[in-house]
Amino acid sequence: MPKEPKPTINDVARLSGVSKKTVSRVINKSPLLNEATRKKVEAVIAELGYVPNPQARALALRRNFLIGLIHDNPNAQMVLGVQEGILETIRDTEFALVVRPVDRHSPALLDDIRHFIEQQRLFGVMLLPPISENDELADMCRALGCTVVRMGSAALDKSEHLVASNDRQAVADAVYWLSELGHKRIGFIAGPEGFRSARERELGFADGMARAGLPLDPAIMARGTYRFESGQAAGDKLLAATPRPTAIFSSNDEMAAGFLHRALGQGIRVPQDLSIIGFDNTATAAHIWPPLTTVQWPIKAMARAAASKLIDPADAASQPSIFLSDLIRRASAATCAGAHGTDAPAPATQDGHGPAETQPLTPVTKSR
Amino acid sequence: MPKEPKPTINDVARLSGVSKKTVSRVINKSPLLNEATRKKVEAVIAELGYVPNPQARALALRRNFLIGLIHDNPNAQMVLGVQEGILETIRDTEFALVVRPVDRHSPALLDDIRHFIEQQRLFGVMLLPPISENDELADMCRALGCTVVRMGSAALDKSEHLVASNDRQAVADAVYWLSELGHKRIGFIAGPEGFRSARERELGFADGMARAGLPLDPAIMARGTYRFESGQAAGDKLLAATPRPTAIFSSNDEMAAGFLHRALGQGIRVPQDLSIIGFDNTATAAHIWPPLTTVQWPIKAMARAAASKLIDPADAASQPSIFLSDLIRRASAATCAGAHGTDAPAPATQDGHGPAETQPLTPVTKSR
DNA sequence: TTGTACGCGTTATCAC
DNA sequence: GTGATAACGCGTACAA
Repeated sequence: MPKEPKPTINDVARLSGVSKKTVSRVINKSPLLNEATRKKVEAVIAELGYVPNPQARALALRRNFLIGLIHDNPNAQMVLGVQEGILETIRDTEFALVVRPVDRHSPALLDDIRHFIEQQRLFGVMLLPPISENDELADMCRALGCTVVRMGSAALDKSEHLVASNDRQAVADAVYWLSELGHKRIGFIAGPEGFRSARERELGFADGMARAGLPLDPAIMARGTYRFESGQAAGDKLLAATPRPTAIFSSNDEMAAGFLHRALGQGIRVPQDLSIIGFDNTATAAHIWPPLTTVQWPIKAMARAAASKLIDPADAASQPSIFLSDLIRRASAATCAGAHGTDAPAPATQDGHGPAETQPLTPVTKSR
Repeated sequence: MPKEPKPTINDVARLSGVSKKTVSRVINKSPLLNEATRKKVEAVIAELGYVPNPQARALALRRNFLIGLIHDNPNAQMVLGVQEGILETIRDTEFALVVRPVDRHSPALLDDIRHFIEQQRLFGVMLLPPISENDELADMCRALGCTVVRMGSAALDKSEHLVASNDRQAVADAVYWLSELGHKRIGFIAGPEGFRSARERELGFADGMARAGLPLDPAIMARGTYRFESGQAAGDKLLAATPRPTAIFSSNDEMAAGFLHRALGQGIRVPQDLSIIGFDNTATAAHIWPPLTTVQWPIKAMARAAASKLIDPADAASQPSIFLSDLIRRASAATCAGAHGTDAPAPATQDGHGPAETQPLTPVTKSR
């Protein structure tokens, strides 16, 4: 176990015949420095493989370089996408990403997070939905002296501290697209109450229906929990309605999958008899049968922007804070059979894994 | 932005009328301490909300409290499960978890990771498959002076530095179970060459077939990439074989899903005409139609054990290092139609989301 | 049982 | 431009 101590700034100073401070200036790229001495010092640094000790830096600067990712998110892909996005931004900086999965139902939630931030002396934290919707939490983090950036489905905060998707518009556009496909009876599966994302998607559904001149019928609307089973329950209700809906918008993919199970179990053909659209573009969406048309957040881009806002607050306001989602069109949604349109329904044998599937199609959403 | 400086050990010492060192003893739970002074100091600590600065501690102790999770893993759920497991173990310690997704195909992989470890002065790292199979990488980490624990599908390392599932046995048992269901023609989809997990699962398949007295037929075996599309390709090959296999073991769920698409596309009924078993128990497995019988790693337990080995090397050898997987039985595998068994195939309308599904059944694997 | 002096690796101050 | 010297917050010798 090679345990030879790592070279310090003193070693570099001694070997290059300058003072510690000069080495420090080289490291921090001070502008007022003789080019010759800089070169000399840099040579010694390279030779020794010297790397500044971040703990000592943090101590002297009274400032840390850890950013925390706090989440309680059921969507593993999203969390991982965020981690990758953040990493891309901080890759060549001295920042590191420390993660903290939490349980939003724990009564000790706030205390846990407070302890986490205080103990690690975090520079900043990034909050993922749904806990990003918790204003009390965000305030507490700020009171602890760390910058906060929240990721969400709507304008939860000032733009310097926010990165959000416009779920409302994305859903409205998707629903309107269904109407363009000839669907007139469009059902809806809402997410759980208390989730901002669920509420935005509901509003978007109403917007889209209104734009299409279609009425909202409570008989073909249900509230779920974002879980698979609740999608099945919604299937029990909505598929029994008369007349049956010809299309369904589900507030997430998991419920859409549950709903689809029920539909297939009743011998309903998708998309010939019924179109389904989900939300999230989870791995499941691409792998179920038929492949699910769904709305996708530009997660990595959002995470990159969020990380920028975190590590460079001065630049935060200039970074975009609202992102538009793409509709990933797969086989689960097609022209309404009863409509007068000329498009044939997507063939049931289409796997939806051609080139049109692996790269998102033209977004339904538009800049405004 | 409340920016009042946090209380330091000096503040505590002053207010409680003792020296720094005494406070330090309280923090570190030194046994030789007057109970009265301890109580007094603890009161002041609580009152001030004092939290020791980990950076200063790290500096003084010449030892850090960051553990790194390095991974390049396509299975988001597994990565997140590991993160949660690690967190459960380090929750009440001063350790923090810093994550580093990497690209195993990058030529700079080793340099990237070296830089990461040196820059953050990591205490230890945890390697996830498939990069945990890279001996050169593990050696480099150790040369950098940080302890390494690897997670994998087989005995990659000494037990102090390893947490592994016994994929070979799990697959063998699952395949043997298929034979007990009456299947005699069992196909196999292998994972990509160069993956240790893929190799172990292949060996397990061969073991299981041998135990069942069944021959290996290359006509119903295919090699995939662990990706969905390769499962479809395997479907094209294996479903064209004569006679057609009555059961398939796929080395992961994603390929199983691709295979299933092809089977359903050809009008083959699952499980009546064909049984399918996957590996990983991803979210997809539970959500596709029919729900997929699959092998599941006890990921959280493994991650907890791995974290223990990391932060307490003295205790490492006593922790278990080989974990047994569970077979999650769902609707996709059933009695072979042509067999003489009395069990009826699972009804096609079963959603597989009853109680028997949400909690794993009795494991097929046994302690040895 | 408790306190003093010093070191850990770095940056900031303020001379030169 | 560059270099002594003092922080930063905490732990360890060693003395009391």
